[in-house]
Formats: sequence, C-alpha cells, structure tokens
Amino acid sequence: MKVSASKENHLKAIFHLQQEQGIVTTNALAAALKTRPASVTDMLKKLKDQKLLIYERYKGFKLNAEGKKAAIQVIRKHRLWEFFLVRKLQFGWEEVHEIAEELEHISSRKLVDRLDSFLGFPDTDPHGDPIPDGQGRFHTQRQKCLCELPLNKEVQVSGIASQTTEMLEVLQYNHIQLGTRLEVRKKFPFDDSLEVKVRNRPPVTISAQVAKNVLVKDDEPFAEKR
Amino acid sequence: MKVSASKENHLKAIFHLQQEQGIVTTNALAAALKTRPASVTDMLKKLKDQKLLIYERYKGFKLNAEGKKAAIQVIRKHRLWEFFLVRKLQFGWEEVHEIAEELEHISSRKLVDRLDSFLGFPDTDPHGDPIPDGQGRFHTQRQKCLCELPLNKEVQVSGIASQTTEMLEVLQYNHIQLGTRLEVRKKFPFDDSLEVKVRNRPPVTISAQVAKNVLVKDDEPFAEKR
DNA sequence: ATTACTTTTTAGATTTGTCTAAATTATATT
DNA sequence: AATATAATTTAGACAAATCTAAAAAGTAAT
Repeated sequence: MKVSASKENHLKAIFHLQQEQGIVTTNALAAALKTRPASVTDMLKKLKDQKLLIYERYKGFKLNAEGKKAAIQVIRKHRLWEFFLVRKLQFGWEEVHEIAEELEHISSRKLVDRLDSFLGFPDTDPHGDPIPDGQGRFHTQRQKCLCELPLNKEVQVSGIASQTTEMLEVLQYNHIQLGTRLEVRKKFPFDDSLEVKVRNRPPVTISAQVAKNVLVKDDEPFAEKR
Repeated sequence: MKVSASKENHLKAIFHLQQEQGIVTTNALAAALKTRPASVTDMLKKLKDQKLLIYERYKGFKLNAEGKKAAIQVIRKHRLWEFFLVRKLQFGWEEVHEIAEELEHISSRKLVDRLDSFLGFPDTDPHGDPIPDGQGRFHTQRQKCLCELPLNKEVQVSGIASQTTEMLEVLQYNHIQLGTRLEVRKKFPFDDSLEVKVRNRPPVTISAQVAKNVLVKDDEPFAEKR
C-alpha cells in the first residue's frame, strides 16, 4: 500500500499535533499544512481507508498504531537528513528544514538505515529534536521550553521548536542560537514576555511566542557531535 | 518556471536518446520511459511551451540549449547521488540506480554543489559514466564497449551501460564487475559473442548483448576514489 | 499514385491532490 | 431551547500526468 509524499506530510503533521492535543481537528491540520479544511477532509478519508487513522466525521481524528509508525519513519528520515546536511555538507542549521522536507520522501528503507549508520546513529537533530531509531523508538527526552524555566538558572539552548524564517530572524537578532548559554531574569505576567540574559551580552526581551519555541537543556555543556 | 519530476525524467531520456540519434522519435521516447506514445506527445507540448524543446508535430524533436542544460543538471544530480550511495553508504553499484532515480529530483542547487564538494568533485560515477561539473561540462570521455575492442589486450572494466538486474546477474555469474581486469580472446562472428579471459580465472563466453554494455578503459589501473 | 502499414496525434477518460462555495453538523450564547 | 456562530463536510471544478481507442499524417511498396 503506497503512501504518497502528500500523505506523508499529513501523517507527520497529525503526529505532531496529537502530541500536544491528543485529538486533532480539521482546521488545526489545515493551518499546519497551509492547505484548506476541505482538502484535509479529502485526505482524511484516504488515510482512513488505508487504516492509518481513527476518524469519524465531525469528531476529530488521530493516528492509530500503524499511522504513528508511518509518521515516525517520516520524522526519522527528515531529522537524519537534517543532521546529514549540517554535519556533512556544512549547511547552517537554519537552512536545512526546507531541503529535508524534500529528502524525507525518498522511499528506500535501506537508504535511511545506511544513512543513520553513516552518521553514527545520532539521537538529536540540528534543531535539538530527538531522532527515532530504526524501530521508531526515541532515546532522548524532549527539551523544556524557555517559558517553563525557573528564574536565574543558566541553561543552554539545545533546540528550536519552530523553524519559520520569521522566528529565526528574531533569534538571530537577539544573538540566540543552538548552544547559546543564557538565563531568564524576569517574567512579565502581562504578556508573558521574558527578560533573557545571554552570557557576555546585555539583556534582551523575548516574547512568549518566541520563548515557547526555544528549547533548553539544564546545565550540562552542549556536546558537539562529530 | 517549474520542472516537475516527470518533466525531468523526460528531459533526461531525450538527452540520452539524442546523443545517439540526433533526432528523437515519439515511440523511442515512450519505450525508454516505459510509457505510451500518447503520453509522450502530451508531455512534448508542455516542454515545448516551456521552451526546452524543438518540436514540430510528426517531425521528431530534440532539446534546445536550455533543455540540454536542464537535462545535464538532472544527470549531474543522478550520478553524484549514485557516487554518494556507493562510496559513502556502502551500497553495491548495482543497487543504486533506483534510489538515485528518486534523489535526482531533489531541487536544491546548493545541495547538489555541496554534495559534489563533499564527495571531492568526482568525474565518474560508479557505473563509469562521466559526471558533469556545476557548469554542465563533462571532463571525462565515454568508455569504449567490450565489443569494439582489439583482441588480447588487457583492459579494465570501468563502467556498465545498462543496469537491469537481469544484466547484472549475468555479469556477477561470470565474475565481472567494476574494476575487473580482462581481455577479449576471440570473437564469434556468427552471433558476435566473445570469449573473455578474466585474470586468474578460466575463460568465459559473453553474448554480444552483454558485451555491448560492458565499458572498459584502456590499461591504466582503476583508481580507487576516496 | 494508390494502397497498405506505421507512427504520431487527438479526443476523451481516469487518478491524485487541490480548490471554492454551499450545505451540514456541532458548539456556544442568551 | 432556540438561535447565532464556528467547524466540518459535501459537491463540483481544476490541473497534472497518465491511459485507451480512434483519427490523422507520414512512409513504403507495388
């Protein structure tokens, strides 16, 4: 049973959404994929027919075991290719997402496994997201986000949750990137913005929207992967 | 102006055919692509509209300068990925064609150039075919085939023209692969089959059909690429 | 040059994935 | 509970790439 590139994109997006929400809605998925609700409905029917999805109309939906397995394989491919692009081809971590969106649809299972081995079985991609192994298991925890951090504790940026160019622009402007050491100095309850102190720099203010997407690891130094 | 994967496949096939024939026919292209003449005609119109093709109905067709440039870029991608798969991911040279057929449609130009650099700017792919550089120039000559070789001259296999599994099966059976040193001992005019002596092995007989697809380089040792 | 054959093209259908606009179902408010 | 609003689905259309069957154009052979 074949899964097209478009279906893979839907599976992946559903997987991510249901991580947060449990059940996924048509509108949310349409927004995530930059497509229309009607198109999502069309696709849902196909995915249901292929028994990858639990879905009843007007009721929301989520992946079943098969669907999750398929989605995780796509995520695995995406993250391995990102790792390859950054570590082997010297791409910047902020420019690999788009290319990996294409590479993730190459179908050969053997290719993915060989690539994994070639890269030394990494467990974290260049944005800090965990890379599932060949059996779909994650070996790394998801990082905490800046907004749920105690004050005045120095941490290190270990991942960026969203990779829109707009987001990355803000981060670059504030000299925050993967590996940056920083601490949260103050929280403003009015808009949940944060005052953040980056080592050796004046403090800057970060909106809640941005903070939500900056993932950090407590303390231990950022290990450069070879 | 976008060129879909299918269009790229057509461009590539036309390029190869016009190397041999100068002008290409609808039936020949349909056969090469395992599609139908009617489908080819449809695609020809699109390629003509995109000004990649010189084409008048019922008259045959060929790529113009733009079309050739586009085709060569696809060939470049295909052969670089094949090289990558064999040299970096330890694939056998007989199994990479299919995967490269997918990888060749990844669009990022930067990716291709970085890959080229990462691989050390190889000029020959694992089947012995020349890899064009970033400007579309070929730096290597096409190899001669076994059937047009003088008798009793030791040469080295530097390429396999066709990669069907059936072909490769015959070669494997006769212990012929990339790098094998051999010489042609005798030609049988009746069916153009050849008696071939592989170094350190008893002589074997090779059909004309197979010989046509075994490409060799005169003498100089097979340089292992790093 | 007329007929027979081959090649190529056209006409019309199909599949996949998308869309808009309208209809339907669910939810929220009074 | 009735109604307004929001979310979702259906209906119908479209573009891309393919197909089959039939028509048209070109080629060859007497």
